[in-house]
Amino acid sequence: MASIREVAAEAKVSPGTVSKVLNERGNASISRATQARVREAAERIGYHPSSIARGLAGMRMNAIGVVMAYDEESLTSDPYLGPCLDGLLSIYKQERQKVTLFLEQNWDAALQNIPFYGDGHCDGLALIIPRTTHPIVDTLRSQRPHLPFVLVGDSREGEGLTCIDLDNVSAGRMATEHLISLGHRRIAAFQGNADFCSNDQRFKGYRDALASAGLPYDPEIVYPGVYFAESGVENVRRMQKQFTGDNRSGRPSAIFCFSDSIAFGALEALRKYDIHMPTEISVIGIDDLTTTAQQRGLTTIRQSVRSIGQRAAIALLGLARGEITPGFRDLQLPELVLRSSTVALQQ
Amino acid sequence: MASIREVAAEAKVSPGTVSKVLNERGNASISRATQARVREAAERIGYHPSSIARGLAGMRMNAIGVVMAYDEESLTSDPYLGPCLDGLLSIYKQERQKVTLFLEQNWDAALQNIPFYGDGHCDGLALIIPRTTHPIVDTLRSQRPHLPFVLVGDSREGEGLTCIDLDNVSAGRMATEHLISLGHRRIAAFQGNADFCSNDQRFKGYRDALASAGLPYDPEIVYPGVYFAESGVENVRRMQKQFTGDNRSGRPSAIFCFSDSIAFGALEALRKYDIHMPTEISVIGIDDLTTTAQQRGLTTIRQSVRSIGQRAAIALLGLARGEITPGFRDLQLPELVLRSSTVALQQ
DNA sequence: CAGCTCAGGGAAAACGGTTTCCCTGAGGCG
DNA sequence: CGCCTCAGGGAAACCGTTTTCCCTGAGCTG
Repeated sequence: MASIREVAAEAKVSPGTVSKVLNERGNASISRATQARVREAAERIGYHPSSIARGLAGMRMNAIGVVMAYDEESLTSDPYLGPCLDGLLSIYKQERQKVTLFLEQNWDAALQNIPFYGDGHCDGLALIIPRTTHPIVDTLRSQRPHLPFVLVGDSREGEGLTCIDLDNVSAGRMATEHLISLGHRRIAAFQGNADFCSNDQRFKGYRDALASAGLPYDPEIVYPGVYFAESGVENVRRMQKQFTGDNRSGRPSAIFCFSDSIAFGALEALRKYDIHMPTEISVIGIDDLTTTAQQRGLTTIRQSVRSIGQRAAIALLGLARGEITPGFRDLQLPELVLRSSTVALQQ
Repeated sequence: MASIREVAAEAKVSPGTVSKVLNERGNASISRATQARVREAAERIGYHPSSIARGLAGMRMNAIGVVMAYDEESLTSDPYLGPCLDGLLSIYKQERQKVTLFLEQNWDAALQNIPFYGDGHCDGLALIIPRTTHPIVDTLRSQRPHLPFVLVGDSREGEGLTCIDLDNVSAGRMATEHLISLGHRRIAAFQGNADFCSNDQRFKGYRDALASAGLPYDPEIVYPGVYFAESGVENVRRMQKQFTGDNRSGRPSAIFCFSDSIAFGALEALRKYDIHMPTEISVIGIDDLTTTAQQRGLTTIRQSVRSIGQRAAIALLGLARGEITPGFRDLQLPELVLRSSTVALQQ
């Protein structure tokens, strides 16, 4: 590859001068004529600077890393990762930043690999990390030299943590309030993974909404689970078993599923048990996995994952350039998408 | 970050010696005792070599680039990219290689960016490139220094081209032969994008199978299209219009759709036109998008995209290490997946 | 004991940039 | 005319590795 010295020779200047011109640094003290000569020489030779030499010399690498800890086939199967990456990439492409993907099985593996992420390849890290507590954050913060990072899809509380996420508390509250506004008073909660940050927050929103409306909180109709359809199926079964015979009348008239996947599972199970939706029971989800949700008429709270990815990209860029400071938070406002799975309570 | 000099100081040897020990190079001429001292010092300091300094010094970067030219949201919407990336990543993770993603709008944009890919960041490139002809391949081959690359999902002919793909000719032949074996003699072809390499090859398989069976080739029932469901819908409409009234009897008894997506569209349209599938018309696809195909009972030719990704990863690694030579081809054997959308021709 | 061999490890160049500091010469001013 | 200033650009150190080449000293041989 053509080196800067060849350009220098071609333009009859020193390598240092070439560098200054091409980086527009100290261009005040390089004559217009020389600048033109250098640029033309670079063009003629077909010169492109080596990103690694540049990195070694202390410059930015113009590259960021994206760390994900999911299963192996998660890009295929997970509904979050694809849109999120699409969002990140759309920004970085236009900023001419390189994006390096680190896909780990779990966060402990990621923890082990921090030195690998921080070996100079990247200027910063976007962590797609849904877990509430994981030491990776602390390790990253104590890293020298400090590697800037943002948390995507995670809005945990913490000093100086840069988070980009859906406003999950509001989302939980919005879903619950919607059901309340339809007259529902007993609203089941089908939770997602207990160790996910979003789960805590959506639950908080649920309780807040109940409290604001003066409705009692009943732990009997809060069902732990995971963010998968199977969990929705399973919890309908549990609920059905719980409210049978004499207890029949205590059955909730609405279910707040903490994700669309859970809701899809719930819808499927309700059909199996011949519980008519929405007349007997209303169902709301969170996410808006549009194609399927539309098809099944699921009322849901929309989050735009792609947009979260984009905002995260921008935040990390700002962080790496020192334009924003750690601790910046950007929480996306949720949005209610009305379809046919929620109706007013039948008296 | 701790540098090699600090390790050297700690172990009371020279930096060169540290390098030799840690890379196990010329370890014949370093005493066991010294080796142990160096390793221990490195451990104590928490030393991790800078990948970029290493790269500058002429070593491999242990990083490869993946270039894709699709739409912006392709990771979300395209059924090929996700599994393919999952496959690539699964291999590179265990080889401790970094993966840098380049997502371009189209191949011309990619062409512009070749110097960017080749700026030293990556040791090689995996091109997920379905187009038959594109100058990017030539440009890459004339690049100095040469950047090794493999073509994924593309098995065009060409001197010294390393290709990993489904054996599309066989797949086309297999689909067609399956229909022929069921007694079908007029088999429509719903093609994918005309400029995709796979389209040409699947079509060749179709014609080969017809010829081998002594069946006439009728261009009237070959329908150009694109690899989307809409195209299947559209072509059923065209076929329906074409074979109406007197021509009714000339209507094909089977459709070979060049992808599952096309087939899904076709199934939908057939239902709309009240053409009963499979009794009136059989349908076969290619891909095996398992969940949906299973749900709709689509008979199809399976390709394991994830496995293609994995093999591509391995090939590129071999190429970058000089263990295999350009020109290596690895074509996956297709596999017939029988479901309910194809039945024997009703006499 | 002189000379040779070889194990063990150090010195320094090289990779390709960036950046700091300094030098040179021209123009302006007293 | 002499001195000062400043624009313009060059020299060289530096970033953190790898790698080649060479040096040293110990052990062996004749």
